[in-house]
Amino acid sequence: MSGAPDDPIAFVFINEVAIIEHLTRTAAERALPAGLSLAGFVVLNHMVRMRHERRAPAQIANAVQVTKGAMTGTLKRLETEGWISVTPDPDDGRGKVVRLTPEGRAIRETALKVLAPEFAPVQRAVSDDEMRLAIPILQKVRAALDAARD
Amino acid sequence: MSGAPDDPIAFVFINEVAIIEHLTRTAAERALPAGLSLAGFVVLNHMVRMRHERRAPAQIANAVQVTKGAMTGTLKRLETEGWISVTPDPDDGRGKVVRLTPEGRAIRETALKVLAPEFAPVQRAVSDDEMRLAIPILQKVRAALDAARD
DNA sequence: CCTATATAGTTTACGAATAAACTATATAGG
DNA sequence: CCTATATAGTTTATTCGTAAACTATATAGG
Repeated sequence: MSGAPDDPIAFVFINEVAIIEHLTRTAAERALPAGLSLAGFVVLNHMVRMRHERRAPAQIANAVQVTKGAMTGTLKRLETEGWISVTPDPDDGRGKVVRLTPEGRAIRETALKVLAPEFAPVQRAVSDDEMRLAIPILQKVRAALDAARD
Repeated sequence: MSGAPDDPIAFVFINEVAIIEHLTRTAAERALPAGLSLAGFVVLNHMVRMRHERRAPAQIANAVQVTKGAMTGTLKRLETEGWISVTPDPDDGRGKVVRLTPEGRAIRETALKVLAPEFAPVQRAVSDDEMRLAIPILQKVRAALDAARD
């Protein structure tokens, strides 16, 4: 997977995206605090950034684009570490309510700090202008793929 | 994971990349012929594009950036389907030699055909000029991350 | 009201990835 | 030549993802 000259340009584009994703994911996973996976961090980060005091597992799964089954496992591990609480939804017998614990909020802060240096090479490699050039293109591609998903 | 205004620009960039990778990977996996995973396709495609008549598992693992252990499993499944042959290396008692079968070459062609429509939304979403603008930026990011990997 | 259907969450089976331990063979240096 | 080290490939344990079947609860329509 890397750059035969006869490849369609969209393929080259996707290929670069896949490689960058792979490199950043493995770098992030290596940097994160013990017990916190990238999957777990994404959940904690989602709760904080969206300022959700409490949120149902299905809503979180939908927001971070994983299946309900994957979310069951991720939440179980976060709960084991004491970073979230999961309680029955008093208003819906089927539902559950996910809440961050203070420890969860703290580990998310720690994670942000250790993640920042991992992204530093990206910031050094390209200027903010280049970033601002690339991001809208990436967003258009993402939107198109999302729409094509039916 | 999507766009709080206070995120550092590099984070927004990486986030878009991760989402695009996720969407394209799941779309590709759904489209591929039965029995052929994306991991398997990447191996077949690598052999054809690099015009490798035969190649050692370790070399393939290195080229497509997975561990030797992962490659063991992927090659086993490709061999089961009859798409590659794996024989001992006559020149190195430790080594093995991977070769594409005619069926392997054929299924790779089929895979290319079914994959093309999956990339069509990307080509419709952004112009070739935009692609040519974005790709060098992506390549710079990839190179920087690669270098930072030590 | 009761039944159809939809939704929430869990479980199971599977594929793919990693890291680390292991076996076996090559190779380079004293 | 022999030993120490490096390399090739496999295996094991763990994690994370999917899809699909399953249980339980809500809800909408006749």
